[in-house]
Amino acid sequence: MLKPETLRERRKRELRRQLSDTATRMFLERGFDAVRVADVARACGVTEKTVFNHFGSKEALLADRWDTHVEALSARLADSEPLDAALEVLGEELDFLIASARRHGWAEVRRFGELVRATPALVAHHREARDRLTEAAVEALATRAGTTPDDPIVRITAAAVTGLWNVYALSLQRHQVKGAARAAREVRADLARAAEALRRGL
Amino acid sequence: MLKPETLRERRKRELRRQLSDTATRMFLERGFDAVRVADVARACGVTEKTVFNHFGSKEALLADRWDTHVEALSARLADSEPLDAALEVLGEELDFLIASARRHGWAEVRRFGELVRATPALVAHHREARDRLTEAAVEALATRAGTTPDDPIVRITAAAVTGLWNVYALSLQRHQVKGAARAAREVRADLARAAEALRRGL
DNA sequence: CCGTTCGTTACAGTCACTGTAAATACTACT
DNA sequence: AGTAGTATTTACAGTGACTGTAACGAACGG
Repeated sequence: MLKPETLRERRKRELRRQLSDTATRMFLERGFDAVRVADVARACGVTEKTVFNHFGSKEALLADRWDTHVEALSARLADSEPLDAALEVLGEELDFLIASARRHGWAEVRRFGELVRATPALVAHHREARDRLTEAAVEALATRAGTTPDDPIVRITAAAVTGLWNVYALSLQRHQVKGAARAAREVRADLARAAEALRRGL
Repeated sequence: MLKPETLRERRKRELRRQLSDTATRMFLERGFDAVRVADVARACGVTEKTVFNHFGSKEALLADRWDTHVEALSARLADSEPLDAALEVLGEELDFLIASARRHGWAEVRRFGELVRATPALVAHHREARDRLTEAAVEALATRAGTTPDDPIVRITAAAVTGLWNVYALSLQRHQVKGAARAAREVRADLARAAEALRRGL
């Protein structure tokens, strides 16, 4: 009863995917600022306006993993301890990264990180996504604890937990030169250390 | 030996102040998006370009307290426990807010918060400032602990501590209807509860 | 009084993003 | 299959933040 995907919907989905993929590739090749939205549109055979019909901003064109993280963390928080939930999600992200590296090469993965870090607009977009993650965590934690999203304990817990994403990003950046496998191990160790500090208390 | 303020410097400082004050007032009156940078420039008798010579962005025109917070937190972290430092800074901010409310009225203070919350560009600017605060905390904590800013423990501590700013903002929003004095008391209580949760551990 | 330095101005331009209306492509119904 | 309705793309015309540059003028140091 919930399957009949109409042609219009498939086209829409495919175009969206094509736009995002094309844009991401172009951003990686030429840099975010050097690519105009009109360029992406032309490369996909549509007009600029169509791009903005599908994406709310130029930054949103970049294929990122935030939606996955939000969904995964919300799900895990429903039946795991907060810190465990976060470590599991970030562990999976690390696995995904290794898989990506196998397909596109570790250098490409690193270039993606450098692109984001080097582009103020993308950094800002990253921050917004992190806030979405925190809000999702607040929601999930409040539900689980039977309190409201206004509860200070819930909010500080969510902030601390999503702080692990900071640790993840920086740790990855720091250890990336050591290659995929070794970096992954070091990142896991850093995350475990940070989580333990939160668990024990400051 | 460090005082001779030249005329040029005074003019610069005064113009900067005038621009920021004028812009903030106009934003509060007409809304952020309804005020063009050229409007602010005209109101101050300068050109648009001059405004951008003084401020990096339209959002930066809004007079906010972040620089004060960054400075204060950095200073306190040098010789207090992290959580105490944060609570002290936020306590002072609350005092400042009460003083502001006495001068401009509590309603004005609330409208300021609503302006920021209702304006996506200002929310983004707020996020960036929070990150600056976190980075400053990392720096200070690393110095104090004798480690590097890469240390996962330092980073998660900084993230958790600046998470208190989240609690502060939301708590203030939640209790603002009760009036300045009562709201301040409630906010302090919420902050104390959140800090205690971090101290005890998750 | 004079050369230098520094901020403002005028101007021209780029580009993300928006609104609107007409055209086109698909869907659903008979 | 035809057709009425709906979703999406297009063409077009804008808005406004932000940038670069060169000329100008005012304050600085001597």
